Amino acid sequence: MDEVFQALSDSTRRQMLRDLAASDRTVSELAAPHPMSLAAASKHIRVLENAGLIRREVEGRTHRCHLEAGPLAAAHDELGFYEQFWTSSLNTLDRLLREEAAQETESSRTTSDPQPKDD
Amino acid sequence: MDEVFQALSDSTRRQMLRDLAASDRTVSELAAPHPMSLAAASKHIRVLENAGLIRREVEGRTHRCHLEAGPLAAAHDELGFYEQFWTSSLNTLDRLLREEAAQETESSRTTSDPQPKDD
DNA sequence: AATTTATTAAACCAATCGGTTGACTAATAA
DNA sequence: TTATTAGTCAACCGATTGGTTTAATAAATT
Repeated sequence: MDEVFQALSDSTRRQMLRDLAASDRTVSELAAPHPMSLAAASKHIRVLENAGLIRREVEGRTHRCHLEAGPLAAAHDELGFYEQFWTSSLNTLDRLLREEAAQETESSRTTSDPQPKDD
Repeated sequence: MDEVFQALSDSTRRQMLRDLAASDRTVSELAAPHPMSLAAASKHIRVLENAGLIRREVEGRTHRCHLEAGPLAAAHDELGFYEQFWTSSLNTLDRLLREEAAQETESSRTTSDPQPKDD
């Protein structure tokens, strides 16, 4: 997971993923839009590959790259955990407290007492 | 966005966000579970703050940290773009081609996307 | 007033990052 | 055969990262 988010933290690499979403691309094709050496782009692609975000098929002297969505799904899912915090800002506190109460498995930490807001 | 994914790329920081999802925490409370100096944890918290993922309220000598979900929503949304690639592997190519064709007009960005679920 | 507590600041370190250049390999084209 | 093309490798560079330790600051406690 570290590697996935790390790979996503560079806009060059995110652009490459976007391009791959449109269609498979060779290394040169992926590199073309970016103002850097081919070697630098090649390293970016390697980072994406090591994170499992792309797969590579060697065809003769060209390498055809293909988007691999699994890790993206995992990352998406991990962020989905926080969905409660951006859907309905006012509802959030209420929902959280209820879920926390329902999940009364480990409450050894100093959880602040839910104080009734009389607004 | 770079900063957000960069912040998310460290498991210590992801754990801190998880903790903050349960409740607001002070710097010491956030640092406690992690086998490192308080100064190191403090730097992690700074990274999260700079990425806009947490807000800090200074109360006397303690700093109370609060989860800020906006950037998480943005990241979630960005990854959501690739949802087509992990939902129904065989259907993907077909759907992509159709959506690409439909987007050729680019007239309205309505969120209505009724997909006939034939599983 | 003196001390403890919560936190940051500063200097340092080894490792990694994102980029460069130049040499190299292997497949294709002339 | 000889270039040309596609791509990687290796060495190097400056900046950043994630950690350390030792102060420093400011608030709370005694």
